[in-house]
Amino acid sequence: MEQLYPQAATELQHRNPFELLIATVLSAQATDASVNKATPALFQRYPDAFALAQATPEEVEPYIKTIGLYRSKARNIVLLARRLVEQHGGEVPVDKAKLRALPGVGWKTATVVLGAAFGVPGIAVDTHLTRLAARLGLSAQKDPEKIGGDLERLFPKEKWVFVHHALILFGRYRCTARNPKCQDCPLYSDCLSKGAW
DNA sequence: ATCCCGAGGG
DNA sequence: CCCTCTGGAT
Repeated sequence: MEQLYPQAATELQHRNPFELLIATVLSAQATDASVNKATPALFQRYPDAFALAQATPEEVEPYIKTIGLYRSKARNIVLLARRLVEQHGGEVPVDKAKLRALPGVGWKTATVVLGAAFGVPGIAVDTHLTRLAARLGLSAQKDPEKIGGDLERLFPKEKWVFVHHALILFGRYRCTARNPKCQDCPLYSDCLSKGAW
């Protein structure tokens, strides 16, 4: 039987909100696996926001060399830590708007962190979900926040995490950007594109 | 060789 | 809206 989804989605493996936040920001343009690999040394050297806030981006760079975008990311996470110290007592705020206001934290990252660090359910919209929403006509706009809200309204809160994972995998491996596997697609009748990508 | 899990800036 | 950043996946 054909394997529907190649490798099981890896996950960020971190312990506290600070680590989760930093790891999530870092994972924007890298795989979870490479983030998990680079991160232990980083957090041993900079265990909390206070430690990281005192570092310079140049000092941090070596720790995340293997992660994409390391130059801007090194700067980003240092600025992020400084804002955490200055505005939130070194803690990660449990508030989507406050998270969203942090440098390097967009809507998707804020939603993921809230879920992973504090168990707050939410549907984090990435490019896969954006594409899926467009093809299924679930959301007229491309704004991730709008799409996330539409999706969340469509399903009961207890299902959000499941729905999120299912749709992400479906979008990534089946309803792909190019050459989507439309054969036997269970959503074909609801699709606005119908193979006309 | 080409594409891209996202954020910020133009 | 479009672009860039950049290592890694395909």
